[in-house]
Amino acid sequence: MIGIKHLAEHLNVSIGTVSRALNGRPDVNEETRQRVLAAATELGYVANQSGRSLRQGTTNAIGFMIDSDEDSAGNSDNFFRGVFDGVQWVFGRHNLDLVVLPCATDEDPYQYLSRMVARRIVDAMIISATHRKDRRIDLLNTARIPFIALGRSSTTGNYPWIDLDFEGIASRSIDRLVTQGHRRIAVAVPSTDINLGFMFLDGYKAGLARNGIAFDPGLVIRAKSSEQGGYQVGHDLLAMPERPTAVVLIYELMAIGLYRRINEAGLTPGRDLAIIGFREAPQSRFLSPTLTAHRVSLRDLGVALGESLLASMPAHAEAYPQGIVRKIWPMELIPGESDAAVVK
Amino acid sequence: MIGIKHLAEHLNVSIGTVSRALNGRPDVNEETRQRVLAAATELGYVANQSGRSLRQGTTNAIGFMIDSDEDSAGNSDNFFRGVFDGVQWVFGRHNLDLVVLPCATDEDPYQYLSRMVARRIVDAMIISATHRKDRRIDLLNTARIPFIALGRSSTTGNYPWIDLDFEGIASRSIDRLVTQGHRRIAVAVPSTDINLGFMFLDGYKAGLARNGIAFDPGLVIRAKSSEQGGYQVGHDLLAMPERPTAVVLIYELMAIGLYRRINEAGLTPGRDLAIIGFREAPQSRFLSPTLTAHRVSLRDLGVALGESLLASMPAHAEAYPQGIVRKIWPMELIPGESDAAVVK
DNA sequence: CGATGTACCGGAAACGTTTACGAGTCAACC
DNA sequence: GGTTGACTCGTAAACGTTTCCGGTACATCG
Repeated sequence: MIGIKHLAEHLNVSIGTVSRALNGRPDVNEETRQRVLAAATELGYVANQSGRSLRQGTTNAIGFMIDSDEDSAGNSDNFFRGVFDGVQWVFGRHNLDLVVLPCATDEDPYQYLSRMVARRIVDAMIISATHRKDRRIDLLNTARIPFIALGRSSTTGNYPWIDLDFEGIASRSIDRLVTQGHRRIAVAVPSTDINLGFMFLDGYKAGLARNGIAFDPGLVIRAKSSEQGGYQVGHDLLAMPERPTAVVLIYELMAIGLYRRINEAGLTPGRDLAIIGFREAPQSRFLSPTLTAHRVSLRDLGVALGESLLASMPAHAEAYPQGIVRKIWPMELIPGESDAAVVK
Repeated sequence: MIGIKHLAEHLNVSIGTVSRALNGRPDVNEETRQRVLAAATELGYVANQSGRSLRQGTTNAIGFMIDSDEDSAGNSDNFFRGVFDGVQWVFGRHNLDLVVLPCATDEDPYQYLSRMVARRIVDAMIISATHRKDRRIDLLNTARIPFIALGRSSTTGNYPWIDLDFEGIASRSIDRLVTQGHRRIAVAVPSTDINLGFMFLDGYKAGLARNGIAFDPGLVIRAKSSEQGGYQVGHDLLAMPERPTAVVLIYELMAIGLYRRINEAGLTPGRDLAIIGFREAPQSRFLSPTLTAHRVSLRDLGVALGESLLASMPAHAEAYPQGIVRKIWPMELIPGESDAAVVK
């Protein structure tokens, strides 16, 4: 492997000069800089990351921790795929690399993160699937690792986050359903302490209150954020003495299982039960009925995440003078056929 | 941040001794080793990865490159999530960390990989979504980076790979459909040069030949591996002069779009058209009709990938004396309702 | 008692890079 | 012509770790 030393003796200059030339330092003759650059590409020189990291205490890599938690919003891979894309677009122009750190199912997320942080393998972190109380935030704060959370938590402390508008979506879904004539509306939320469940439930309650409907705890269905969970939701709905006419789902893929269960009961989703999903996924408009859900540009979300993270990194903050970002990301309702029903 | 130096002066021993104690070298007194270990955990010492990497030329990290290619087998849903889990299980007991490297949509996979390799950020690589001709294999071979491919390619060269049994599944699907009375069977494959498409098509042809059915190029439908692509498949099927009675899909989520299109035509999937999907995904048994598809333990696949990779790494090969692995991973057919139809 | 061996440990070099410092050259200026 | 400053560049230290080499202490053996 070719290092800076080979480059230096190949050009008959010192390694210091080579380094300065490559790093765009001003105190190097423009002509020699060109010679160095030419030789570097010719010989295929790429700086050894370990040496550089050791010297300047920075790795030029940024970690994105993803959970194996079934209840995290974008459990499906292509949620994060879109977000990564936006993040990488930002990082690309700062010579930063994105490395994704998936926490294994059999490992505690906190333990995993502290291992990764201690190894100093990344300069900063993006964490997702935040919990109601998330010790990872304290960990990163005390370790003084710049980070941003995709998702809020109730942990007090000054930390940057961007979160989808779970609250707003739940409450506006209620508005919409009430307009369509529904009064008895159920909601499906996770049973774990993942924070988005609380946000969604809060929004649900706010929506009910705004429309003068009393909150009924019996209409809150705890289920896994999966197709299986959706099936379970259908089961619970059908078993209710006074069946709700509508349900709001916290995770779009639940609709598949829910549709199935409703169909099995001889009923038709969208007609006998109005359904609003959370995020518009690729399959939303190919289900029957098509799913009413909310659109979000994952790439834009990723861009915002990346830029907001850089804003809190000393080395890049000057380019992004936006301070500590705390932002609720808006989503746009895309009407489908699943909630077109008006009760009797 | 606490380094080995602090540890040494805190214990009044040399840094060499501390290092030897921590790394389990034999030439250190057992009592001092215990003292060192105790102090290390007490002070929360974790070796700086950059320093270690620089010295011994190894990063203890292994990269898993994933494409943003829509046609790669498990593009959406949690295909990779399961595989990661198995890989991490193997790596965990060798103090290796898995880092996932997602190639952005706007970057060429080859360029991306060479950047990652040159930065020496990982010791070995797992690549996926192999193409018919995949230059990445040559790149890794000449760079002498240990690697394994999840997926084959036609590139000659001695390299380890594990691939799902695309060929076998396609051909056995034909067997099954023929047994059910079908003779006119279509197939959906990607239009890109991703290798699994070729394998699947080969299997399709082999299955037809084995059952004495002439291959009709008009029954090969090129479509994106997505719900949208599945809808397109349905469209193409319905437009055919002599409509096939069955179709084999290379990607399970296509079923959702296909179902929709068939329903729109007033027909019923599973009755008017037999459908066999590729992999059994979480939603397979919640679709209506449930999807006949093939089961694979993603975790086991990940374990095999991890172990086979270690087998080709000099530092770990002795523990996994299995040589260069080339393995077609078997999958088991799980009958659903989507192919129960027997023609008129 | 000298020689040999063993167990343990300290010293120092090395990995590849960045960067502070100083030194050299040369033109401009008083 | 000496002084000053700007422009380049070489030298060397430093980052944190591993590991080779040698050295001490002590026991064993002939």
